[in-house]
Amino acid sequence: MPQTKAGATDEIVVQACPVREVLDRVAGKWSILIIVAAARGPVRFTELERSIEGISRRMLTLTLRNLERDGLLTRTVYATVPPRVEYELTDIARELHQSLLSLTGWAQRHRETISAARHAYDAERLAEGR
Amino acid sequence: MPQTKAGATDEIVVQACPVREVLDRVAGKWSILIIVAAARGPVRFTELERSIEGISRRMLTLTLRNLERDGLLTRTVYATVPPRVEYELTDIARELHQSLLSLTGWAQRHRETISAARHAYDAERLAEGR
DNA sequence: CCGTATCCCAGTGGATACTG
DNA sequence: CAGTATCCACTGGGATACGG
Repeated sequence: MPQTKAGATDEIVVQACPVREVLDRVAGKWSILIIVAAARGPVRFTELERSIEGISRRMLTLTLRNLERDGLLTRTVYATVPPRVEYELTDIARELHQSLLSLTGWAQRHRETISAARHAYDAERLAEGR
Repeated sequence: MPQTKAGATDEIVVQACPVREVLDRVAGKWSILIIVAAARGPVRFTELERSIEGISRRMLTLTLRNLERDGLLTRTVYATVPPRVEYELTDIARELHQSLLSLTGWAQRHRETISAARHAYDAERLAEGR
């Protein structure tokens, strides 16, 4: 088991700050992408693998398990041959997805501004020889 | 953004990209905490250091620089003795902070549910000897 | 007061090969 | 099809010490 993460952050920091709690749930490189990809309806493993560009088999599995563990995703196995597994968002995950929309809106509105700020900042440091 | 063959699966990825962008900006252990802490008004370095429990001097500096670089934070140095530096959210950071509220709301509403789901999941694996 | 500079380790995630 | 198992590289971030 390469990645068990039930560390001190779960209890100490999270209690003090609900913000931390969201972030822990949604952090990691792939969680949100999976939530978005599954927002339309039930998805199969391979579907996710294909639609989320760049994700490895390992990380897909790992992230799915964590989301399932947190009750954001349900996993349904159909005893067919070949096997078929479907993942579906739970109600609270759908709620989360709605909240996410506000964030993506922000990102889209300001992506240019942020990119510009970044370049300006870098250019300035460069000019100073830093 | 180059339009590739726009299949149904590609759309998912495309829509998810802005999400990635937000996440990259806001990822890391401390970014959001700083944004929240600075939401009330200008804050000094030491103020942040004290109010954000557990943050190291190094990470505070690092995170502040990144936020500044992305244009989410302004840094104002007052040439006094002893030196005084104030950090303040930019307008787009305040917008981000508003969007964050929707997320923290979600976290607070469902923290119990999620915690329960997590324990249930763990208990089940344990019972199966996994 | 406000940082920078090093050192270092745990954790994250990629690549690849194997299985029910 | 839907995963596990294994190995490995990279980096986020803590501890600590020093400088303007």
